[in-house]
Amino acid sequence: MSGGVEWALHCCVVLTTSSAPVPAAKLAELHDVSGSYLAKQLQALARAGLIHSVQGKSGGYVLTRAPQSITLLDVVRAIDGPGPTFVCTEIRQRGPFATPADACTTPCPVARAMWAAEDAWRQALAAVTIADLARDVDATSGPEALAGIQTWLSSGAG
Amino acid sequence: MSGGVEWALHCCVVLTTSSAPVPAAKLAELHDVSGSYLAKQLQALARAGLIHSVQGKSGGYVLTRAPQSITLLDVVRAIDGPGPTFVCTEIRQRGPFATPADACTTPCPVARAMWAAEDAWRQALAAVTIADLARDVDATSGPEALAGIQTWLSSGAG
DNA sequence: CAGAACTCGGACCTTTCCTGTCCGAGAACA
DNA sequence: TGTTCTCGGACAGGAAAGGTCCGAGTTCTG
Repeated sequence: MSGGVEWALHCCVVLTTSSAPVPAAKLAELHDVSGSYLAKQLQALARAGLIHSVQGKSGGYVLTRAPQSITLLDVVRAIDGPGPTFVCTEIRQRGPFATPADACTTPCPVARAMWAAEDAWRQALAAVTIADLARDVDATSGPEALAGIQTWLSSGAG
Repeated sequence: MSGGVEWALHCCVVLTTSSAPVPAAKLAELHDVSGSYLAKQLQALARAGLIHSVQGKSGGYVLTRAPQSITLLDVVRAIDGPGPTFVCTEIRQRGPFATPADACTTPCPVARAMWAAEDAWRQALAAVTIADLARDVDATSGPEALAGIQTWLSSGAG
């Protein structure tokens, strides 16, 4: 899994606190990461329709939907792509004992098992929303953590 | 996920049919894949203790345990490594609003959610064994498929 | 209304990991 | 004892992730 998923998730949690556009540079400074590279992840989120970009002098990124309607699966799919993690190359159709293509109406049993596990993973990701994460952060680090970030974002400091 | 997992799983299913050592070259010919590269995957399985290597003229690889006691999780961990797919870099401890290390007694909420999903994935993988896969292959492609491979392996053809 | 400053967006390089290959060490068989 | 076959780790090539840069476009300001 690409490490950009972690950055994207944290950014989504931070964007929860602001209704005004937040520039990518500010998100990078807040997390102390490369701004140029974080921009790439944010662009992926924008292409997926999870955040909306506002250009111009006081532009930035805003969440397009309510935090409780954005799941972790949405973010992971936006960054790592929608394709399955396990890809079946149809090994059974190769070699001296190849299964004829006519008999391959159902997926390969190996792929079926791997995809079933992936479905369990996706289902767990789809059950958690960005709002849940923000609530957990409040419970773990205290409400003053996100509140402080909120004022820092709106005050224009940096 | 590395593509070698697919090869390793198919090899484990094939090894189910033979109690005698099977050379890597024969497994490669059976699946029509690069023998040199398949050897690397088999070495990983051997290091993990899932298969046992027999050197010498009539050597090869044999399953060390009964097929019903080898889970898909064992194979995936052997090939892709035991580490978690999602790695937490502790972003919360960086930047101007860094959470002090003293307050980080519990894992980051983001990592907690991602790891919970991974646990669901691992649990699904641990619930399926190589024996289950072999049974599914029999049900899908017919019992003659694995039986034919078995005789081909023992006959020394190729 | 014109200029300037700030923003995103995509094109470009570097590094790491996966894919693929090779030859040597060691054991069993003749 | 010699040969043949096997595994095992060391050695290149290529794709993808990680990281950086500058230009197009928009907004604010004078």
